[in-house]
Amino acid sequence: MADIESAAERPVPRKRADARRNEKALLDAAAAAFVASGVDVPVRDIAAKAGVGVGTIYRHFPTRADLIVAVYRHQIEACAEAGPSLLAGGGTPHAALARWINLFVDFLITKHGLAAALRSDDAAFQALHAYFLDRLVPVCDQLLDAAVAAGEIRADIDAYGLLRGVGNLCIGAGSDPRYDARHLVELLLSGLRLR
Amino acid sequence: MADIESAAERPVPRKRADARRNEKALLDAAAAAFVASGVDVPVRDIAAKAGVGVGTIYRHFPTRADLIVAVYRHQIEACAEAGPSLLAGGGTPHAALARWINLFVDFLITKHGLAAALRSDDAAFQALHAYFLDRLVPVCDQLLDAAVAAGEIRADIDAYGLLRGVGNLCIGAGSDPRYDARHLVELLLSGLRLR
DNA sequence: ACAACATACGGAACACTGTTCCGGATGCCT
DNA sequence: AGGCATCCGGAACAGTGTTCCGTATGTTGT
Repeated sequence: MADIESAAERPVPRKRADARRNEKALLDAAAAAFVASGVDVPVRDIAAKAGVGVGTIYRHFPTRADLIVAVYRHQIEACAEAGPSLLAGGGTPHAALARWINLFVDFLITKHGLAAALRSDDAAFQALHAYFLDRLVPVCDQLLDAAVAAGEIRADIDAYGLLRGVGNLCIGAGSDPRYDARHLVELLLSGLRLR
Repeated sequence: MADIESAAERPVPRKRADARRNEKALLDAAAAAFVASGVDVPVRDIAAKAGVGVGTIYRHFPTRADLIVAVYRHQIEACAEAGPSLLAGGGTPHAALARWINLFVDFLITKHGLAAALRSDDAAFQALHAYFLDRLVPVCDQLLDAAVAAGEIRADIDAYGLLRGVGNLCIGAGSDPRYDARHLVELLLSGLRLR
């Protein structure tokens, strides 16, 4: 059979086989390393685990943020897509918001150091920052709008601020048994309610 | 006149004059450097600004936390002491708590990177962590107890968690105009109220 | 004032990590 | 197989924290 992708549209002639292989090896190695040592694991460790040189990492993922995004893209997408579903499903908008935020918290607290990286002002994390915001702020905004329209919550909070706040509350969760990020997020959401 | 400190009690024969001079120079230089470049400013910069070698920093302040604590000790003490005063002054316990937390937030958001350092799990910051907690948790606890006793707030929050949460919310404040840490802290406190 | 000792200083040296760069190897197309 | 574009590996460089020890300085006793 002829090649799937019809002609006339391929200025990008598909990468070399070894390049694709290495990219996959790096993604797998990075995913494992992130779990084992957090998203701040040294570049050399990832390279070693993937069996490639450090140059290869930088070629495929110019910044650490690119690598992190590549590793977690699926989960972030899933989270973003869950927003509208929750809103459409039964329950009040505030309940949907709470459930959605909870998904976000679940995601963050299981990713060692990710919340801190999100907050970092290091230039290498700009892309990470941007991706999360681009993808999640509109979803959060939609949920907030619905809850405000339903008269359930105060109108003086924006999606950006809320997400940053929740992200911040998740920093360090998982490395301190005495710190309950989820509880604090609940408190924050509760503070949003009109009374 | 005889020496001020009476005999019989001085196992510590007072440091050398140059040592005292350097310690002060270091404190001044560090304070200035923290303001200019945050608490993560390179050790060498502080040493240069103080006109000493890096070895001298480590001799006087073995960890960065020691230096940070030394620089901010007065302000932290002032914050701790303000707790009982606020409680004794007029107003409800919840109002006192809110005002006190606000002092804490004021302190943190004006110290570039301090909130993040507080949250860091780097061993070098253990002492910082410990000092803040030792000094402020009891005060916060007292305020929380009073507010709970007055029936103003939920009882399911502990001082440690609240302080960590507030500290976390302050991370990055001051380096992002779109992020309003104070507002989020207000929301959190509002979520604490019984309704 | 001077000597002798304890203390403190300076900065070179090392360790660790991120990042760049290029000679050489490898896959791909003809 | 030949030839070229692409990609790889890892040495090399840069920035930062930390240690260490020969040297300088202050202090004390005479």
